[in-house]
Amino acid sequence: MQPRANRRVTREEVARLAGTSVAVVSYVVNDGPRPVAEATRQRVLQAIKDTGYQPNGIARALASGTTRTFGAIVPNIANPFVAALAHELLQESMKYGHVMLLGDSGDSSQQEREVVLSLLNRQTDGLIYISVDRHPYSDLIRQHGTPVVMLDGVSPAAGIAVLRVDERRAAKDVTLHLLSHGYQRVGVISGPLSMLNTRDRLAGWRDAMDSYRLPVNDSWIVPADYTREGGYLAARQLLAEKQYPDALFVCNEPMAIGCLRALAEQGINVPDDLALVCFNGTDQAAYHQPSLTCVRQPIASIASSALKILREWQGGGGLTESQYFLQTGRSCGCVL
Amino acid sequence: MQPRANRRVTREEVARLAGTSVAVVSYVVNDGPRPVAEATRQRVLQAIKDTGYQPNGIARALASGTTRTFGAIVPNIANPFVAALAHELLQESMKYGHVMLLGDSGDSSQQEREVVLSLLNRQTDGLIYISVDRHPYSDLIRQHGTPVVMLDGVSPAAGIAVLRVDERRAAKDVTLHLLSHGYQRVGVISGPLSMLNTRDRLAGWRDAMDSYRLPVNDSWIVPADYTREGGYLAARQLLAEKQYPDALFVCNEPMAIGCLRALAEQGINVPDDLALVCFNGTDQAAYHQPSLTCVRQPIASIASSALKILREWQGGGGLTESQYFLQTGRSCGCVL
DNA sequence: CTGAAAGCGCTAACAT
DNA sequence: ATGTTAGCGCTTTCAG
Repeated sequence: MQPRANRRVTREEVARLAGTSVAVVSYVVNDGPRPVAEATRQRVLQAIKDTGYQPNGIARALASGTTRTFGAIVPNIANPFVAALAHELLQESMKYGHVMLLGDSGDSSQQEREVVLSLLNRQTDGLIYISVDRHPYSDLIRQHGTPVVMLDGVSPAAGIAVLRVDERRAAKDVTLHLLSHGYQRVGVISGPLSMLNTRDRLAGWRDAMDSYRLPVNDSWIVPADYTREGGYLAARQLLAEKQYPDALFVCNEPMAIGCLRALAEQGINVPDDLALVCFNGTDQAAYHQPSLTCVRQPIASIASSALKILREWQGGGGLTESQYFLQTGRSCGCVL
Repeated sequence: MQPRANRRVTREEVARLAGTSVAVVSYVVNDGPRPVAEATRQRVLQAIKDTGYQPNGIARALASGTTRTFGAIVPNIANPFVAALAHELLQESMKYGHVMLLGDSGDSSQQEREVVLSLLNRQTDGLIYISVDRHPYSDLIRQHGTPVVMLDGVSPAAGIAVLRVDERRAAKDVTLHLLSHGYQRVGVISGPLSMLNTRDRLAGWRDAMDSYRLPVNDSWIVPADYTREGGYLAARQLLAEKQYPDALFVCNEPMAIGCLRALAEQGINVPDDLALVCFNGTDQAAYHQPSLTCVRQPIASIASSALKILREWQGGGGLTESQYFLQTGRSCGCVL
């Protein structure tokens, strides 16, 4: 099959024009592994310019065994937190001359499988992997031998590195912040109960309630699906209770935003009538009415750590914890 | 260089185990181009299962001339409109077994150049290209011969396909909507004046004002940088005028969001004190207070059209216009 | 229906 | 310092 209509210029043509061999052209292009006389180098560079030669990365990848390409598998790039992280990953990859294949699972575990297989056979130099649920396809990846960093709550295993924040502690901290304002009936809008990170975040909320010796009311835990719409519906459901909470811990930002809308529609003032904090906020948090108090992950440093692990891959499977921080807005009752 | 520690299984091993030749293995794996006897096929399939063979996509790409990979070059994946579009592009690519290299220019034209070169030498089967400004590197792409669809306001050229909405008309329509509510002093928060789409959107706003025979006040055009922060600052600047507009056309959604924040801080009610519409809204538009009236682009159909153009590439350079639609929220004064 | 073999464009070891 | 050449793993033509 002809990939393209117009003939591509190859190394051979450059070599002929420069009156040298293809090896020397390689040495010039790659600045190694052997030295080249300055005069020759100049002739080669000129020939490259004249012919408009551009190296074929695929051929180089086949011969060298490295594609200079990473892969990222994410649940859905349209999620602002994921998009912000992807942005950092892309910026960071480029610093080392790598590009990134982005695999979007469309929030479906089945589709995630296809994405994983697809990226594996593209021979990426490494994978960043955020699974949609707690059944990641890590075995497929390990079997293939591609280095991988999971940014998930899963436990590390042989051949799988994990980089994450301690979500349980983070959830506890942000709930404690709420409690420090004097709220006592703190409900939760959580993600799907089947997901690992939902469990961690719920556990953190419980830890906080326990440390204040406050009772937890199970009807105040409303599971939703991590979307704005889900948060909206969950909030409406909660408001239908005869006695609803005076504060909420919402397990991600999109749901908090949906929640805010439901509350506004019912004329419930945040934070006066109902305070609210959320997990995994983004830059958007400061731009809502009221601004959202949230747990934030240091996405830039996560991105650079993750890629560093891939670059220096030792076949390893360590666990790296990254820091988180609280960003206060007005939604929790703080006066700014 | 050794790409990986553990030995990979190749076609040859499969062939040996199945007692046949590598060509037949190929025929089985690719389901062509030559037929294979059923008995042989079964033996090969079994051998593949036994060895855990996974084809090497790079070698296949080199031999076949097609990488089954597209590339997308975007200004910044963290922009919600871009992220939503990328999501659709990724979903659509996958339908045809393609993956996508994502190039993020980081809103920098210089970095965009590197990204373009990087994706070009990876031999993608085609590129989707949104340039950060009006100086796209289309020449580099055309010279390389890679099919490309630009989702921009640029004019089509030989070897470059363009897919876009008529931004001028869209801007006019949404401004007319504002005017239909009776506002007369409509200001603009625009993008950088150097950008092509800024000009189109401004022209549309002028068209609308003209058709109502309303005067336009140049101090009501505040250029910003298409970010939330930029919109925030622009709004504050506008409010400092002695007599400011009674309505605003904001040239993208992030700026409208920044604007909303500035107005809320000043206690200015939207839409009662100042109405507002924006360009390129996303699903988020409905979740702000008040919900945003905006021009929306049909991202799913844009994604599928763009990829269709790449798949059926004829070396062509056509212009395809895609429809837009207005989504009404409360920010313009509509009562919902 | 199946096998042998010539590439795809490049890297890098081995010669010189 | 430079040239020669054997692969990298696969596709596909050309012969059986």
